[in-house]
Amino acid sequence: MSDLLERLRTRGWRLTAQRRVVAEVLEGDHVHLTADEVHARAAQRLPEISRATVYNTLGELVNLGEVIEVSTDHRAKRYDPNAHRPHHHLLCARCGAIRDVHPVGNPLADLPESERFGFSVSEVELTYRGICPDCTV
Amino acid sequence: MSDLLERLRTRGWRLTAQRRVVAEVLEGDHVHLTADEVHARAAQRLPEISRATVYNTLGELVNLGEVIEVSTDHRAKRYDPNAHRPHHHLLCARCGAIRDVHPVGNPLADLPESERFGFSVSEVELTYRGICPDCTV
DNA sequence: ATCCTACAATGGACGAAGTCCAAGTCAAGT
DNA sequence: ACTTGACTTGGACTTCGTCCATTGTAGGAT
Ligand SMILES: [Mn+2]
Ligand SMILES: [Mn+2]
Ligand SMILES: [Zn+2]
Ligand SMILES: [Zn+2]
Repeated sequence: MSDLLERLRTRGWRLTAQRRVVAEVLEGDHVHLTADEVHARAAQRLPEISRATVYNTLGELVNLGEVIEVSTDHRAKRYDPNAHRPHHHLLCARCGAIRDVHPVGNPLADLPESERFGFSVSEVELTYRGICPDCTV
Repeated sequence: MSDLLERLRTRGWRLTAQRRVVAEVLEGDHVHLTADEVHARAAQRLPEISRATVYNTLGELVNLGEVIEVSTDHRAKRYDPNAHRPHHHLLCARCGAIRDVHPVGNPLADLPESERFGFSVSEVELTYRGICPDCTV
């Protein structure tokens, strides 16, 4: 059993076949699948798994901090299992390809108190956009 | 007539009542409306304006660089007429409130060549998340 | 090993955001 | 005033996501 599933079980997760395959599909680096892509891959291993369950499971994983939701403004949200090492994203404006990147510096420190307007700021999301090598003519 | 409409007319835009009211609705600072909000406000002045026209007009304004699309991951995209001064956004995770912010520093310079993976990077979007004063108990 | 039940899965209806199109309308150049 | 190509319209359609009543089952209790 993967570390992930082990961790979840100790948090009271009931270990179902559906949750298992969703977790399996999300294994690896640079994985940024949409919910429907997760569903398609999960369904290869467990054909009767429903979309609702995939959405439920992804939502729980996000709440538990095991998966990050990335909104790429290509239409659907993407689900990123690389939740443990903070990083940002570089994405191709043409084909939607997405890469993890680790910029130097701390954008949170770059937001002066005078620009916080009384918000308690806790998170920062940094998205670089460009054209990937494959899309460059 | 506003500067915006003047500029658009010289670019070959046909000046219709619909486009006029959409442009009017977008006037001002810190405006970050969804397409349906734009439609609702436009319809107060011009009741028969259609959703399709609002979407068309907003899309054209974005292509012309007069309006910026902001994806807030609350569901709908927001349309931002403040396209001429570069800025980023601070948003409330609870109520969706959104503010323009001007962090110091240049995030583009913070992405080393080794982290660009052959992309030609042209744009960077920085989103701060937190809880706004109104949502703090 | 079997039972029990609270939790989880299912599928289909529903909703929100956005796109598309054929038909009708009109801005603006002549 | 005419003409015409650009613009608008409303509604059908798609995609992404949520909701819910019903059915199934993981895992603790016996
Ligand atoms: Mn990632
Ligand atoms: Mn703005
Ligand atoms: Zn690409
Ligand atoms: Zn708020």
